[in-house]
Amino acid sequence: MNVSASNERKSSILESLTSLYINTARPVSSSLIKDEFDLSVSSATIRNILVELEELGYIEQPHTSSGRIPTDKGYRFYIDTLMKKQNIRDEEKNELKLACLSSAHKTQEIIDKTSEILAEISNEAAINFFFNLSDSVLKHIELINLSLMQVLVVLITDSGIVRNYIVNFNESISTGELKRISNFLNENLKNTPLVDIKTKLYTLLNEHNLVYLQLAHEACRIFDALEADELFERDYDIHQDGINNIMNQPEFFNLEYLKDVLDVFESKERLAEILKDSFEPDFNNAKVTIGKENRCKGFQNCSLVTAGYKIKDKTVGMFGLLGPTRMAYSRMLPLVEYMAEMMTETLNDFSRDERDE
Amino acid sequence: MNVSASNERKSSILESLTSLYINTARPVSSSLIKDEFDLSVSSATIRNILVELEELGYIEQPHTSSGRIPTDKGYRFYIDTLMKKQNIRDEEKNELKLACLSSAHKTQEIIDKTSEILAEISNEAAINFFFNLSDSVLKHIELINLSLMQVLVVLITDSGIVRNYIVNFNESISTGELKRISNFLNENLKNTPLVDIKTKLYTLLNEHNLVYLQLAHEACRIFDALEADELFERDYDIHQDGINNIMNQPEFFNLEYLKDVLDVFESKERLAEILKDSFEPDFNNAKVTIGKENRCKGFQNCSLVTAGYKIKDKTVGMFGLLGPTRMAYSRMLPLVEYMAEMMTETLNDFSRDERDE
DNA sequence: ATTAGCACTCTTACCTAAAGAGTGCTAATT
DNA sequence: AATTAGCACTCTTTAGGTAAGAGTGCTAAT
Repeated sequence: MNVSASNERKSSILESLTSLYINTARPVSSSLIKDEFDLSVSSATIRNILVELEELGYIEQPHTSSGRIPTDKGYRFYIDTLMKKQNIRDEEKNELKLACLSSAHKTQEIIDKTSEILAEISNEAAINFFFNLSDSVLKHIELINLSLMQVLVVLITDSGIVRNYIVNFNESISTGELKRISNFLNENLKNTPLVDIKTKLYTLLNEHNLVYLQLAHEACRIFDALEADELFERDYDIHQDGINNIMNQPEFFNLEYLKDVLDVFESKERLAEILKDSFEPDFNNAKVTIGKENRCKGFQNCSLVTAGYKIKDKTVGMFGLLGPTRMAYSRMLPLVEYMAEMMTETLNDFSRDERDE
Repeated sequence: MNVSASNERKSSILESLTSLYINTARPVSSSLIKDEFDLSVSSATIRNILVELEELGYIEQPHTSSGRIPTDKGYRFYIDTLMKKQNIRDEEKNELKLACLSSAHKTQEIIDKTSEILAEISNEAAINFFFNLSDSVLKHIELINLSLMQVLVVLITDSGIVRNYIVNFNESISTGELKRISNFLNENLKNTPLVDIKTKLYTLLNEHNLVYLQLAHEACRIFDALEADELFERDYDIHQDGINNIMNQPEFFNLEYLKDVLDVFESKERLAEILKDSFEPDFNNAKVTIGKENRCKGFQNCSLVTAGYKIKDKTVGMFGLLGPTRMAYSRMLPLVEYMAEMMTETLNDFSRDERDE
């Protein structure tokens, strides 16, 4: 048999072994491969091939005389080259879509709902990480007097995010004054990216006449207060669900692993860190980070499947699915991709609503 | 020796045993009690007393010829009668207080922060459950046009809660119209409990002249939409932190227990259920629910320490601390009580600000 | 190049024995 | 009558040792 044919068979056996291991969670023996896929070769032949695959670093034995499991490199090759993506069932698609639609335009809620439903359907831990806040564009700002020296600032952005900030002042502000500031801000800052607001305000300060000057000054006071209050510090929303799912996976019967993962899931900051690691500006297909490819040391036995969603072609958030490296990639990748697609659709429908206005 | 003296000694030994078990997490032997507390009696005498305590149901042996551990009944007696509450260290008090102050007037944030810091200091799992929303009083309502058929409703209550709801309409509403509705609502509904708003609106419908009639109709449309949207469905905020803390406790090395607890902690609904169970209208001191006293079957080896906080003498939320039944009650109770006290203070300061306005 | 056959390795489960902790009981002591 | 020393007994824990089972790697035959 020539080399190319031999390579083909090697691949086929690696694929079989990987999918068997994913399904059974136990090291795969040569005879199991023979039994499950009628390869018209003996187990001894398969064993010879397994030795080659092991030498190439795609598989390994937990101990001599046990079956074999894929290495990170093996999974990588399986995902990139061998695996066929499964189709998602229509009813599952509907559920995922519904999670977006039912809470469309309520950003905080959509983030919770989508990660919840994704966790349920995938049976892994799911994360939704929406990080566009500072990139998004101001649509409307509303100032509401709470008390003499307190103002509630409601920011509405083009992506439908609504945020409240309470700003405390040292001097009192009258309702009329507030009204004028708010009109001024809406007139001048509409469609300005949040990050640019301060700069634009200072430009306005230099450009306009005295009345405006005073207004802009007061407006600056508000945005200064927002910053001082560290309110732009965390400019993302993140939600996670389904750790209880991965607890049932045999790899997490080891309490140490479980503890490591739970530690990360308890902290929104660390979760955000990790998701950021797999960010890519152009994020069309799902991306997988396998085992030791993860920088985070608690995730060395886990894989993270991520897919980004966009507003007007700009990635503004990501879904993540975390499970053991032995994960049903052929199902998880399309799942996350579809979820991200739906999220993109929903968000862009909202943006379109804006423009129609 | 007479009966009363003997009872005193029994109590003293139960106390010693309980606190030893809380500290060491291992069944307590007669000789350990003798060694740790110089009782000027022999271990044999202590053993005789232990038998009596066992017959009374306060302690039990995991197996014959092991040391003894308190039963739920034993813990109950320890907490209600024997235990002396520890003083909280000043620096800890400061930390707890700071968590309230630093995010005062930002209800969602204060709930997150306080449960976080409480978990850290207690080294158990902490919960903050704020359930007053439907009881609280409308302070201000703001309507903001998002698009032709969408309105953002911002509700501000006397307890400083800010909530956003997006309401979708079938017909379009002009900005002017919206302004009028919002003025009408603020004039007529200020200081109305949220639960009574609908009734009050309908009363207004019958009372006023034609102009008002139309306005009230439109206002009703908004609140109808809010209800249809199931937005009053969950009228509480709840936040949990520190499950990783209890993972380090030896009783949770058993994965089954851990799983049961995690399952509950994953669901805000179930957490709320459980906290509700220990609600009391007049909630001054911390309350403990021990082991099987918990209705929730996953918590049969856990204790829940709760304390309520108030606005104007009405309980509006609770702190909870969850850990193994073998919990440092003498420290945890004062901790939760102090945290609740601080929360009460902070919330009432805010209410006072209102009235000054 | 493939395969049957088999010796070898490693894991797992199960058993046994020994050590250790702690009790309950009895009989002696205060 | 209460206390206690002493000791047999029970149960857990640890270690070691053996047998069964799974799966491999190698060799020699096809």
